[in-house]
Amino acid sequence: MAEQNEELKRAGLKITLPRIKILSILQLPGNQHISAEDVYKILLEQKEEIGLATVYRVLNQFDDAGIVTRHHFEGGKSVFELAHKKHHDHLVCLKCGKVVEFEDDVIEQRQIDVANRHKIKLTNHSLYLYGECEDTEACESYRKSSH
Amino acid sequence: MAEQNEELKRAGLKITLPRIKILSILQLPGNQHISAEDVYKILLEQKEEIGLATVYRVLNQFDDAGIVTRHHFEGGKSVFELAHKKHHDHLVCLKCGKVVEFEDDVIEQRQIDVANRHKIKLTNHSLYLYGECEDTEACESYRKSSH
DNA sequence: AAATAAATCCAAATCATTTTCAACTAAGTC
DNA sequence: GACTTAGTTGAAAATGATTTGGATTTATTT
Repeated sequence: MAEQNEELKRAGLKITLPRIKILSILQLPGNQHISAEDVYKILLEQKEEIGLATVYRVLNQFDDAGIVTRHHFEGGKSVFELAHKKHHDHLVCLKCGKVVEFEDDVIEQRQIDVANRHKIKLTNHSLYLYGECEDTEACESYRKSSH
Repeated sequence: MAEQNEELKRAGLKITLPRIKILSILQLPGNQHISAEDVYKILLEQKEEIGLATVYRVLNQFDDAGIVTRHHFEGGKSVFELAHKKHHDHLVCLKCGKVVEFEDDVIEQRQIDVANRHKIKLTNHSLYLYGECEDTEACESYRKSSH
């Protein structure tokens, strides 16, 4: 229960209800890759009195503090994800919204090589693969469950 | 001169002044990776009477027609680029805004493998590397020239 | 518990982009 | 070359995501 408080403290942020609530939501297994809007909806369902502006503010602070990572998937809105220990990239199904994480050391290394070749010090990178599930059933059921 | 007209005709678009002008701007060597706003600014400098909405509309039509490709670089706004013959990815300097194009067959192949492994049919993908020029001088001078 | 610095709320502001709609124009047809 | 019509434009308003301002509340420090 107090694990959220630890994390907030480490980030130098005051321990407030909105932040604890939002962090808890991010930590739920189904909520990887969640938008600010969706976090807000969940809070409303939980009958929390909180403004959308606060959700955005807190998510930005979490991003600055390294607690979450912000992604710009296709489709306009940003998606937030708890900062993982290990870097990974994303595969997104455009039909059902499923997000698969993957890592590929070869790709990582080639990226570094490319940057070096162009004398640019890499600060970060984004790799998103977009496609459509071939397994239509799984795709459908995923869509129904999480979205 | 009539090359733009050909391109528009091929896309099934009427040949209008705004479209010809915008296409010409996109074809200038310095204007790879240009935002709608910047296209608009150039048009204003050329004393063209054109609305920003038209610029956006035309760029979208060009995107639909495959004449340009839309990119979502970090920083909010979309950037448009003449559709090239060959697929490539981008390396962006966050200090000066320089954009370097590169292609890497190994990365391409690994992406396909990842998608296959997850039974997802790839429709498209985006790979952006962000960093900072190590060559500060070049970086500065680039910033001054194009931005 | 008081003092202070930070965080929240809500509304208004902003930013990129899209839409609406009346006025205009390119492009085929007579 | 005028006629028709569907496609196009410009200006303003609408949109959607996100940010900001300012008055109020709250967590931490003393």
